[in-house]
Amino acid sequence: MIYSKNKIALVDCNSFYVSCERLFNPSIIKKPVVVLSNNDGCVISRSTEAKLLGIKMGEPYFKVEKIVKKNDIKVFSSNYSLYGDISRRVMKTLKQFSPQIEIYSIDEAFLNLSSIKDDDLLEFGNQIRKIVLKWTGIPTSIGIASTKTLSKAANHIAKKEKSGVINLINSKEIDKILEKIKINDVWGVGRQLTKFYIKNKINTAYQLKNMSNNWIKKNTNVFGSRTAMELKGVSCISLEVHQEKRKNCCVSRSFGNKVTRLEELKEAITTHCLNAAEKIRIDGQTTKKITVFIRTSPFQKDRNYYANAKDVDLPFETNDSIELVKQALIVLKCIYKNGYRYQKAGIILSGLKDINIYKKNLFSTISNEEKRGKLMKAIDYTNIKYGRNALSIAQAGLKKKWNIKRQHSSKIDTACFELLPAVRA
DNA sequence: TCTGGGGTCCTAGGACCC
DNA sequence: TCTGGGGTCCTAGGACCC
Repeated sequence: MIYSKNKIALVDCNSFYVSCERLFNPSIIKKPVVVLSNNDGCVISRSTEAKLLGIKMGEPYFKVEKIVKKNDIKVFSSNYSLYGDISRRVMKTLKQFSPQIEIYSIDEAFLNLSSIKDDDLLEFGNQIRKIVLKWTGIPTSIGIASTKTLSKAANHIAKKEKSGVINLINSKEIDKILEKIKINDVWGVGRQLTKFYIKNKINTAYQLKNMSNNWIKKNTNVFGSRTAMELKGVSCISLEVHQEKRKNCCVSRSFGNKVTRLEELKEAITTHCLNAAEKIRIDGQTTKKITVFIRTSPFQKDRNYYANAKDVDLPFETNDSIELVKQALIVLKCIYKNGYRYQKAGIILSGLKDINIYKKNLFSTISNEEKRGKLMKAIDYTNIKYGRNALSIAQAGLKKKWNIKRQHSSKIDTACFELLPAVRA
């Protein structure tokens, strides 16, 4: 057999955020590097060298600060516009290898390789790695298999191998590979399922593969049985080639410093609302419901915890910043309680719909709806051209004392020529 | 002192209807 | 006074992903 039916590659960028920082700062190549989450809170990307020093994924920064100082680990605040930009370049490159591509996250994509001969798959994978590295500077790992879950598993092993590519199509090694994968590293098996499986003596992907369908169906849900079937090589999760528009839009941030006053919460909620409204306008969507939530730190056990959320159904579909802010602030007042040190606030727009479905509401309370639409367009245009928040509304505040911390920013902007890396012949 | 942010999907249970 | 069974729709919360 030359052609197997399903051939799916998972291409995953290695330590993606770290790799992006390295592009613009070659002096940190081969050095231990970490990138921190918003607010410099947690470690969310680590170079191999940092992993070897024992830095764990998702660990709070203050807990690893000692190791960082001791080993001179380079630290960066996250720079999402940079990573987004590099991600687009990587995905564009991948599309050349297969137009049937599902962009699964900022740093990984599934490719349909069904048109490639079985015997050529490994070499094809090598080519992808080579070209992506050459064109974008980003190193990748590739797993190729007959289902998404298996290609994830193959990728997991590929990351640890020097070759960087593992092909499981027609491979006699599948079971050997699955034996190496711990149950909690299987795609689709999270904390709860891990607990359950381990209790039932299922400790590896291989053991899960060999459980009877009946048992899995009886004891887990559709998710569980899908994952197990996929490990057996039965495709249950299809490739989503068409990028669906999002159904919800959430914007939230932790504060750089704890917030107590309603005024400051108002500024934050207003800012988040403006950002969310801009996002859905760019995607050509409207919303019907807005949720506002605030909370104190769940980690400070010595203080009372308070978290609350409330939503409001809007009288009509909209993406008008001013209207959304107005409604959000009314809700915020309802849930705000004096005397707490708030750690985070955010909003969620849900029930998003395509703007084409939007029917002009006769009872719209926004007077001059057309004018307002033009105003929004003008704001978006200005902000794209002159930088985010070039144009805002007064309610969002100017000082933003609550704003996030970014003490390790590399300040790289891919739109800025001076910062482009120099090429030496 | 300091602990991210943004998504999707599934399910159980309530409300409502005939 | 006795008091059924089945269906749909919606939502909150949980689990999972990166």
